Amino acid sequence: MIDVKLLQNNFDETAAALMRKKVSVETIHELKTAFETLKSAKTAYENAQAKQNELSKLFGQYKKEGKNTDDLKNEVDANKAALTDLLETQRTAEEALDAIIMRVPNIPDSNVPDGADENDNIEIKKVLTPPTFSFAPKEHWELAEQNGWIDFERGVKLAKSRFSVVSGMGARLERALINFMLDFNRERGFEEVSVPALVNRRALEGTGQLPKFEEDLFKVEDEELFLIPTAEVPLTNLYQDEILSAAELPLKMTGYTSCFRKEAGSGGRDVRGMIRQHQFHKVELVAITRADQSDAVFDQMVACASDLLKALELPHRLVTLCTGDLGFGAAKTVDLEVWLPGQNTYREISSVSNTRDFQARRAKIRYKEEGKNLLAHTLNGSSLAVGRTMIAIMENFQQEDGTVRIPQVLHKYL
RNA sequence: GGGCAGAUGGCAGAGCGGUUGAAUGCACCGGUCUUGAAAACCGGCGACUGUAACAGGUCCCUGAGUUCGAAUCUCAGUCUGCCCGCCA
Repeated sequence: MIDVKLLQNNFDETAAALMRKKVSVETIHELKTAFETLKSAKTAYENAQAKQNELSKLFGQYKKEGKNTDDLKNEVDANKAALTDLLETQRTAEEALDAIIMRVPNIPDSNVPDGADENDNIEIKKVLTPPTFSFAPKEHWELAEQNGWIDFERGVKLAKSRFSVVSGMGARLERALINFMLDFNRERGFEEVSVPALVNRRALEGTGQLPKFEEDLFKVEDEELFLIPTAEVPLTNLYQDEILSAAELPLKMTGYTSCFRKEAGSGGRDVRGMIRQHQFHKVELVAITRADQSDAVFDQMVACASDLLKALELPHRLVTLCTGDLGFGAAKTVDLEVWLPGQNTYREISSVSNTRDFQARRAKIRYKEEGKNLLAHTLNGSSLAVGRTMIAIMENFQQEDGTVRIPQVLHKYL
């Protein structure tokens, strides 16, 4: 969550930044008011508490000295009643503030371009040239079915729509990709970590999926556990509630998990094929850094994902997301979009974000530097989405007869 | 799933109604000593909030309660460990 004090100390600038992220003026004022209300409620309550503590001490002293405590007791009782009311007021104020602030997105970096949606994103650069074909390139679902790699119907039989089954060479390719990605990331200094696929509410609040996006998550019945929508959640929350030493930062991790998303609101988009599934595989990068390190680590993460695509000989481009396309917790995001000849377009295959201290404030991830406890910066990025990488390989490496060439770097994994 | 035990600072571990944010040890930081290090000795060392700085407030799993006063008593819940059962 954002630092509310910014609204108190630097209202105009903070409000303007939030409005770039489509936070309404009303919400901003509500937030400020709620914070001020809580502050004064707290002060009042704490003063009453101080008084109560004082009187209690005196009471003990009177008892010891054998003095009469009747008058004192009356005073204490009166103050106690006041205390109860004041506490109630404070709690109400606390809940009011919480309800607002937990749903307010992060403040975008000042150099993030303004924009309404993905059409206003700004291309940074293209890497590798899209291949040319002497025939009309097919879309991945055709190739997948023709080669017997993906069975869409039987995935539906087992679960429901947007689930699929991968088999044969497809399954081996999937496994090869995961291994290749993990090795590649590890060589770049990201330590491999294997984490739970189910997490509790606290973890999801820490990274920002809850409370606002509960309808996007699969929840386990009768348990306060959710299937993870990305490994970012467990990897980042690994350090929830901890105070790290400045010297051990940055912590750089990579992990492979299945990811589960309800895709509520995605309507009829990408229903065909494997672009948007309820369950998909992803290799993730997560970093926890000092405040002064996060920009450099961000660049490393973008470079890692881009170089990975390059190693796979996949043409792609890097795009800076505009304010309108930026996710809830991100201060800055660069997407990597891979070229899909069958669709004749670039499609997202990785998204690298710096959340600065937004998640750290929620998850209480801090580090100690020169005796002070400071909020860490957290970053996450895909390196890469496995299913979409398979799609990209199929479409870019397809031959006229529908067979698919396997990128050189994967040969030793197959 | 059944039974038993437990939850205190980075860790270990006292405290079981009174001024305790909490003994002690380890770890950690600074110093003395040393060519350097170790040892020894001296000093410091929880988090959050708040303040210009003090002060003040909160926190001994969570939530309710008893009391003038709770880490300490009561109740409920959560989690962890062990034993039994089941099982990859």
